[in-house]
Amino acid sequence: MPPIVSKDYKENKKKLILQSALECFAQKGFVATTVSDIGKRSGLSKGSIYNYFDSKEAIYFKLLNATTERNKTDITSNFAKLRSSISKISFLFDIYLKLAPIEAKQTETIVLFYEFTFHCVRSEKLLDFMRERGNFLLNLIKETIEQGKEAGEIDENIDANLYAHKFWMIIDGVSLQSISRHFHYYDVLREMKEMYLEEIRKK
Amino acid sequence: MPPIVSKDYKENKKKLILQSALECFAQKGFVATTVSDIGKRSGLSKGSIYNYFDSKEAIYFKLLNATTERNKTDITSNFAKLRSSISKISFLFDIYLKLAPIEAKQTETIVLFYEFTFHCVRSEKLLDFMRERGNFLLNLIKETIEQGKEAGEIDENIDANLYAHKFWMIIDGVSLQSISRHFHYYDVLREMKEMYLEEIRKK
Amino acid sequence: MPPIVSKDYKENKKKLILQSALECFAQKGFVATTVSDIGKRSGLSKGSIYNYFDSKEAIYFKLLNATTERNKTDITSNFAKLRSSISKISFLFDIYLKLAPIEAKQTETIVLFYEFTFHCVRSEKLLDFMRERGNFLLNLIKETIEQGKEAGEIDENIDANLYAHKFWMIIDGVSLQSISRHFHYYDVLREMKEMYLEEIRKK
Amino acid sequence: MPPIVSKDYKENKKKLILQSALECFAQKGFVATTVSDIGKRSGLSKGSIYNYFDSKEAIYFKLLNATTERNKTDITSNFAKLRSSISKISFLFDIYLKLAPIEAKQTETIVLFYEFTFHCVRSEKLLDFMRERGNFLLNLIKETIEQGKEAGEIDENIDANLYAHKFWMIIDGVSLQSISRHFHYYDVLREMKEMYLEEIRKK
DNA sequence: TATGAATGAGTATTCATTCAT
DNA sequence: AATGAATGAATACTCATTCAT
Repeated sequence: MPPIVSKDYKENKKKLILQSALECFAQKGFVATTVSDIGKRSGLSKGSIYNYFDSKEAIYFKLLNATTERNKTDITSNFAKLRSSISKISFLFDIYLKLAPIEAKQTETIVLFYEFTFHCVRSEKLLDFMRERGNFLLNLIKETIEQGKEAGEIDENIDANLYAHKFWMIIDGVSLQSISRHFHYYDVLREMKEMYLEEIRKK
Repeated sequence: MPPIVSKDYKENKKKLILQSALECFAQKGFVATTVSDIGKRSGLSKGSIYNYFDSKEAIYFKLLNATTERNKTDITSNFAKLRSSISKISFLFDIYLKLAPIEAKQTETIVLFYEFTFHCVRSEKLLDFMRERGNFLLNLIKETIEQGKEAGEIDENIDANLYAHKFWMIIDGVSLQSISRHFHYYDVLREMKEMYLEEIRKK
Repeated sequence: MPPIVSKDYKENKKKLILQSALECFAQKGFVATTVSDIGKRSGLSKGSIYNYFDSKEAIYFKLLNATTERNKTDITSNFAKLRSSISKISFLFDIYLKLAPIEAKQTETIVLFYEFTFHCVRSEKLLDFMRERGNFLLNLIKETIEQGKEAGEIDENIDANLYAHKFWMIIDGVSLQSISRHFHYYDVLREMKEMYLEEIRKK
Repeated sequence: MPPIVSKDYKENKKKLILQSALECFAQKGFVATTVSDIGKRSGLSKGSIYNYFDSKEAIYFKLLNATTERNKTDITSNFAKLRSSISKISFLFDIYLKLAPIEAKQTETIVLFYEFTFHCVRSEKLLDFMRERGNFLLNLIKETIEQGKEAGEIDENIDANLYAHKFWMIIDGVSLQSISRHFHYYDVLREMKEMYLEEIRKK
């Protein structure tokens, strides 16, 4: 006899748990969130959570890892559609511009994301995962800049590595600012974007 | 009855505990650090810690608050000695340039600092403290820029508020980058400093 | 409505579950074995197990009880075929000689059996069952010895009760030895058998 | 400042906990006994137990290991005082004769002891401990018999190894019998002792 | 009948905090 | 002031059992 519930059913429950966990983690942080909390929010019992995930940390990891993967895929597929290097970098800026934290919820998600980063920094096991993700994103820009230089779009004097770091510095800087201060996230980031593109553009 | 030990004695013990706690927190994070850990590192017993601080969180707060206060005082007194606005802002950049995380230890301290920020974001009680601190630092630059504009040092078209945010965005961005990626903290920050000063300087 | 499946079908499933449970219990012990374990080994689902047995303990009990019953029947029917008391007792020894634990599996079964004994000792409910079983086996020998004495096969000075106890003491002793020590189970038991028979035989 | 409580105080608490644990384990078995149970019986809180022992299993192990060690020492020192091999073996029998389980309590302790044996059989970690203990006790008799043979006390045809096994088989057999059946532990064991000594004695 | 998702009681263990000495 | 033993609340995780499908 085939399984009593469909694959979809299980998949949806998993998603439900992940979504609930995301909300809990965002609101209270990973440590302060209990498995019961996640259960309550998803309308399940504590025990049921363990039918879908091995541990609280597994949920945390799946959650952030899935987001990362989704982002990677998104970016890769969109990059494929774009021709010029400048437009690719512009596109990346736009992703973060759209995230402008107008609501508390989004701030919470940003906090959650950075907390996960720190969590990884302190975990032997997760450090590699973190590094790999970091390198992927860094190389993405580095290579785009290199291509732009070859294509004559981007100034030859630009240090691809340095400007790749600068890009993420801007994103991190703006994100963090938006947490702790009343901050014109959107305006500042847009301005930073223009400045950045102006700098690298071939004169 | 006079106090059995001098005020200095207590003051020194407090400092010792704070220093030990800083090391523990930096290494393992706030949650993973036990009061016993702090005790062991400071050569005191678990119980004694409570003669000097009300709770583990009180130590955490005092620690970060003290650092903040020290910074505030430092900056204020140094600002008083400096005449030009540009040199004041340059001085602020230099503070962070000197923090270049050449050792793991400094990275840990940066992580600790941001974790504390997130901790505050989730605490009704500590949020105000966080905001006040943020505003102080923000205004510091805003006012300095305003003064520079009046003094004819800084371009009149510069939006003081925006550039104040930009300053801290740079600092946050560079700090975070230095945690998760191999990163030329010093080089990037110096470059950012020059770029920033160039932008605001009256042409 | 007639039963959907035949009685045989159910009977066979029950046997399958019991056999699987025996293997699991022997390998991991009663407590460490989960109902899922039994399910997996028997190719059934956790839930199905409960269609055949009321609880994990019921399986445990049925398992050991069935073994006991089977033994009882076996012994009784074989005793009926044997004429002399000596040959009956010899036959009993042979049963255990055949169990010589040449493989780890048999050791596991022995452990399981004693664990069950201890389990019963601690259960008000099961204690009687244990006692009854003990008495049956004890009386079996006691009566055989009495008959042997009457028939002139066995020495009249032999205390039937004492020697019944001695018989089981030998079996228990040899079995336990075989668990915890490298032990010549077969050789020792054969020697013990000969010694025992020699002692009781009429001179 | 020296520790606030004397070494004796701690030592006594440890003993208290061990004694309480022994009673709990004997009554309910290792698995069914909760750490709270041990706490309640010793008048301590659950948490305090962990000030003295690392885990429930550590208590279990310490308890049985300590008994084993005490026995080893006892036996060794007494053996040193005894001249003849026969008297040594007689002494060993007497130890177990004195343990005659006249009370339920003693039966419980026997059960506990064997449960621990089984516990060890299923634990990679504890198996060696068990084996070592087994070998010590086995060799004790083996060597004593060898010495007796050399001294002309014990029959030269006696297989030392076999009779060492036989000795422990008797002890195990009698002990186990005493658990599950109304049993003349004392009488049977005394009889077994005499028979055993008679067999090995030089004619 | 068969399934396995859902449940929730139960347990070992940790740790901030208190307090007697 | 210093100590560390005592406390007990808190929490992740397990698993026998139930029940809707």
